[in-house]
Amino acid sequence: MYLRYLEDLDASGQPTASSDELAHLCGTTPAQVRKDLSFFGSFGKRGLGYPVHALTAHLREILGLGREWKVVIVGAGKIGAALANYRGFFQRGFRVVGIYDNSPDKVGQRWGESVIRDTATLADDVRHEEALIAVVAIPAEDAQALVDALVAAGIRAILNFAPAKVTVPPHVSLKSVNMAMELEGLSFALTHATITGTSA
Amino acid sequence: MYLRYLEDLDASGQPTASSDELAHLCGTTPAQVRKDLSFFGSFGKRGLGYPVHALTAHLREILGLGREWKVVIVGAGKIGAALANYRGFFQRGFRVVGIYDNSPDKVGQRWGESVIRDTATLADDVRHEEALIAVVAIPAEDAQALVDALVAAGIRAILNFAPAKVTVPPHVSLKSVNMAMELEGLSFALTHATITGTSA
DNA sequence: ATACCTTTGTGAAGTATTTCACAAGCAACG
DNA sequence: CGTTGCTTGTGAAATACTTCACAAAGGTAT
Repeated sequence: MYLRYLEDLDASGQPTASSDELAHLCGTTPAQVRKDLSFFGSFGKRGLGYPVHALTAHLREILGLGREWKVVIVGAGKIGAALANYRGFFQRGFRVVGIYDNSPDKVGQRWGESVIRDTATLADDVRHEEALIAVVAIPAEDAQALVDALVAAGIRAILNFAPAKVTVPPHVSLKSVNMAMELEGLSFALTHATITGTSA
Repeated sequence: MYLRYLEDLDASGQPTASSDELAHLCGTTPAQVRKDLSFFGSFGKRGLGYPVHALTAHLREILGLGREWKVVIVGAGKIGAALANYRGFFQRGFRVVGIYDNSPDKVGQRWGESVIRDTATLADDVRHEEALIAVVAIPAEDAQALVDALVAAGIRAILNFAPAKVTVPPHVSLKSVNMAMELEGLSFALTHATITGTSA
């Protein structure tokens, strides 16, 4: 989150930013900002604030964005399409090396510069390309089996959009995004609204 | 989360579930399950566990899913399409009452049983329909202006997919999903991987 | 009815996270 | 070069969250 706003500040040419300024941008407190950043090192200058450009570089390094990550997208539905199209990934060092689907209608279709490949070839491709990150956007009922195959093929991190329970062994990182659950959170907030709004 | 797994148990006909069982399903601890549920009431029976069907109903009520929520989707791109198609919303009481876009190419197109409408009519429609929830899936640069318009029209909760900083007044709930940020989290986990995997 | 097994609900204890508050450091200015 | 005005970095205090552990029930078997 800090990186996002620091990039904006950097682009606008601002040389330094105080913890107070960052806190306002990110919707947190100055003390929180300082504690968070100090965990990774001592980046600021007393009396001045944090050097925007240098801190941006530091955070990118900390997040592991200094290298290119190969990503496979599994599922050539609407969500897969949205992700394949999204230029933000490429800008941040995530290179989509393959888009997969198991529907014969979709396999062979051209999407931009990629061609949708058959899920049957997924495991071999992952091994060959040494892709480490996979995005899963397929129907819930197929999710666990596919994830197991990905893990067996050497995938080390999975971003899952299937509305299903998925488990992975401890050496694999998993993040799930569930649209229905997000809306339910909003429903809860609306139902129990006093003046308790979630700003920012 | 509990609701998701309880629904599965209910569908499978299981009459009761212990905190231990729920904890295993949800990837948490039995004590956590009991503390969480006891916050809202005393739903279990000692020696037996929690009555699956009744607890499901309770949680649905607590989350505010006992009623129908009218939802507008703004942005008829890939993400908008994915959401408009997603049957899970409807099943959980979220009814999409309109899909909007400001591109003349898209306005008038038929998507399932809906027709894409012009964003110009959005505010009036929201007021007339009394829609309270909006899903925003438009380019980052237009997001804040659109959100302001939604808030002015009476929207009370926003699910934002635009990769942009968006702020809302305190009486409006906001949840943002940022795909790039999710991937960056995985990058961090991979970069600092000891044996620290995130299961479940 | 009693003994025994199971499982909840919940204070108390234990951790973790956030906020406070201030010494120490840097820049600017006279 | 000393003084002033800011702002970081960080122990300590305050707050929040999680886990422990056990009394109080509910069920079952005899």
